[in-house]
Amino acid sequence: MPRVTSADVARESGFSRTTVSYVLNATPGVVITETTRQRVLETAERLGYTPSAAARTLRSGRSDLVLLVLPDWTVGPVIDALIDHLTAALAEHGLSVLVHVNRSGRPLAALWRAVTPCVVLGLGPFAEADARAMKQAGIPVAGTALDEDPHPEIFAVPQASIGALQVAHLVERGHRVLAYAAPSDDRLAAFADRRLAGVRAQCAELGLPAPLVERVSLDVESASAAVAAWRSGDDPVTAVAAYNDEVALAVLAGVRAHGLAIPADVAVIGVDDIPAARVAAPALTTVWQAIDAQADYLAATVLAALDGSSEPPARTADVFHVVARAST
Amino acid sequence: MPRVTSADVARESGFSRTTVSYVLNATPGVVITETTRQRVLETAERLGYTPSAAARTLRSGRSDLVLLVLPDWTVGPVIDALIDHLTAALAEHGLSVLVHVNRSGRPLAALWRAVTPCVVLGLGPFAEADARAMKQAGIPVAGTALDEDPHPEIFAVPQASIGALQVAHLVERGHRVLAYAAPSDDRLAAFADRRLAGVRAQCAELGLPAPLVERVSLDVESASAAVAAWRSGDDPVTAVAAYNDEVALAVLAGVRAHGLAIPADVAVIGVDDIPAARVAAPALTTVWQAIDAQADYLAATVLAALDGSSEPPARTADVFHVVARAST
DNA sequence: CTGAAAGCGCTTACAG
DNA sequence: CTGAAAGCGCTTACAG
Repeated sequence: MPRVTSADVARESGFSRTTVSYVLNATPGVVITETTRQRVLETAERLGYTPSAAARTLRSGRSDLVLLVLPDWTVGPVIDALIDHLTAALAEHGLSVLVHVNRSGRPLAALWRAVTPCVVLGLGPFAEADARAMKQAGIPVAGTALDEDPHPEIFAVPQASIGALQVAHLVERGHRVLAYAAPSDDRLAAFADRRLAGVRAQCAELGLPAPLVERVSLDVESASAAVAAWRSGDDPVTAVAAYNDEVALAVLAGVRAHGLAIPADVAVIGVDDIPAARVAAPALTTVWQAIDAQADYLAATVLAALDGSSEPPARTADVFHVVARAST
Repeated sequence: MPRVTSADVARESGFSRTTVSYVLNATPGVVITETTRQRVLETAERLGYTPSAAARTLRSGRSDLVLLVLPDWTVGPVIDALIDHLTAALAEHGLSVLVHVNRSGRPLAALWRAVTPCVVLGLGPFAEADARAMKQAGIPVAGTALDEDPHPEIFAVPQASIGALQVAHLVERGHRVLAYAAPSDDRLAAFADRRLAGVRAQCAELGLPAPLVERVSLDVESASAAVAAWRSGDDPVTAVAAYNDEVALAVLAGVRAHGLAIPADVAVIGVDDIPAARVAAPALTTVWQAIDAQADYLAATVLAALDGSSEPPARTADVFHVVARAST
C-alpha cells in the first residue's frame, strides 16, 4: 500500500496541491472558501493522509525533532521523569523528542547534521566545538545550567542551592558538625561538586566547621568506611548531606552497620525523593525537585527558541524543598 | 553557512554527483578507480560533508530512525539501562533510537507515518489496529514478548519464569507458605499478572498452598497492612515474592513495622537489583536480569528485521538469576 | 568507469 | 481565490 500524498488529496478533492497545502497548514494570510476548505479536509481525512516529515524537513531545512542530549551519567528516576514530561509537553506542539545519550563524548555534529533538529536541548554543557558549530549552522540551542545563569534560554537549577538547603535543614535540626557524602562515579562530578560547593558555602556562612567529605559507592562497606572516618575525629560528625538518595541510602546502611542511631547519633538527608526513600530504615529526609515545573519550563524554552515571539514563562517559585522524614 | 551537499562535493572534486554517491555509499557492484575514490573521499572530508537524513529518507521512503515504543508504565532503572545499551548498539550501525512513551494510548499511526522509521520496536504489545496498519505499510515491527513466543522477531522474557524462580529460591530456603506482593499501579498489570501466574504455577507444582496476594503501594502503611493480612491466618506467611525491588523494599518496611525479624519471621525477594536493594535493611535478595544481553539481542533483532540476511543471534542462556542477600 | 536526468513529497513565490 | 512550476538533497535506472 503506497503512501497517501498531498497530491492524492489534491486529485481526489479536485483542487490543486497548492490549495491543499494552504488548507492543511492553515497558512496565515491566505483566504480559502469554506466549502473548499471542508472538501479538502474531508478528503484528507478519508484518505488517511499524513504529511511526510522527511519531505517537510527537506523543504524547510528543519525537522520537527527536538534533539535532547544527555550527558554520560546514569539517568535515574528524576531525569527520567523530566524526559517523560518534556516529551508529552512538546508532543502537543507536534514536536518529537529524540533522546541521545552522549556517551564517549564524540562530537555531536554527525548527529545533528543528519537529523536537522529544530532545536538542540542539552541537559549538560556542550563541548565548545559543538556549541560553536551549531550556532554557525543556525540551529537554536537550549539547555539547562548547573549554576545561576544570565541567559534566558537556559534553565538554571542552581545545584549549589540544593546543597545549601540541605545544610539549612540539618542546622535547623540542631547539627553543627556536618559531612558530605559524594558519589563515587566521576561522571556525576559536574553536579556533585556544585552541590558540595553549596554545602561548603552555607557552612562557612553559618560559622560551622568545614564539612568532611567522603566518597561513597553504593554498597555497605564503602558507606561504613565513610562513617568510620566521619566519627573518628574529636568532634564527630552528627549529620550527613548526601549527593542523592541512593548515596543517602548507602550512608544509612553504613550508619546502621556501626550500630549508631538515626537520627539521634547521625542524621542523613538525600536529594531526589526516589520511591525507596520513603520506605527506608528509617524513612529518608530528602530534597524534592519540581520536575514537572522544570520540564514545562524547558518545553516553553524550546518553543520560545523556535518562535522568537513567545517568551519563556516566569520561573516557578518552588523549584525544590525539603521533605522531612525520620532520618533527620 | 549553507549546508554542504553532495553536489558541492561533486563540483569541488570535479566528478559527477553519481560518482560521488557511489563512492560515499560504497555502492555494491560498482567499480570505481582508486584515485577517483580517494579524491572524492578527501573532498567530502575537507568540506565537512554530512548526508542529509531528510533527503535520504524522502528518496528511500525509510529513515534510519528506530522508533522505540514504551508502554505507559514508569520506566525505571532496568528499562533505562535497556534503552541505553540499545541506543549504543544501534548507533554503531548508523541507526538512531527515537523513544516514544505511548501514554494516552493514542494510535501510533500519526507518529510512524510522519517519521517513517526503518523499524518499530515495541517493549509492550501494540494495539491491534496499529500492528495491522504497520504491517500493511510494510514497516518491520519487532518487540519483546512477555511470554514464550514462537516468533523469532520477538524477544521473549518469560515473565512467568521470573515468578517461578522467586518461588524456587524461597522454597530452597525452607519456606512453604508464600505470598505475592503486587504493585498498586494498574499499568504494570501486564507484567505483574504474568509474574504472579508464574508464582502460582510453581506453588501448585511443588504442592504448596496458593500464594496470598496483596497489592502494595510504595509506602509503609500500605505494606504494613499487607503484612498484617499475610500474618493473620492460621498458617502465617513466612516468605514474600514481590513484583519488583521497589515493592519489596516497601514490604521490608512493612515487616519491620510489625517488629518481625527478616528473614527469620518473613523472607522477602524482589526483582531488578536496583542500587537501593544492596543497601536495604536487610540487604534485599532479588532477581537479576541480563539487561545487556537483552539489549544486544534486541539490537540484533532490529538489524535482522532490516536486512533479512542476518539472523538474530542465539539467546543468552543466563537471562536471569537470583542474587541471594540477607533478606531470605 | 562516469554522467545527465528523473523523482521521492512537500511548500511557496509567482502568475492569473 | 486557485494553479503551474521550481527546488530542497539524495539515489539510481539508463545511457554512453
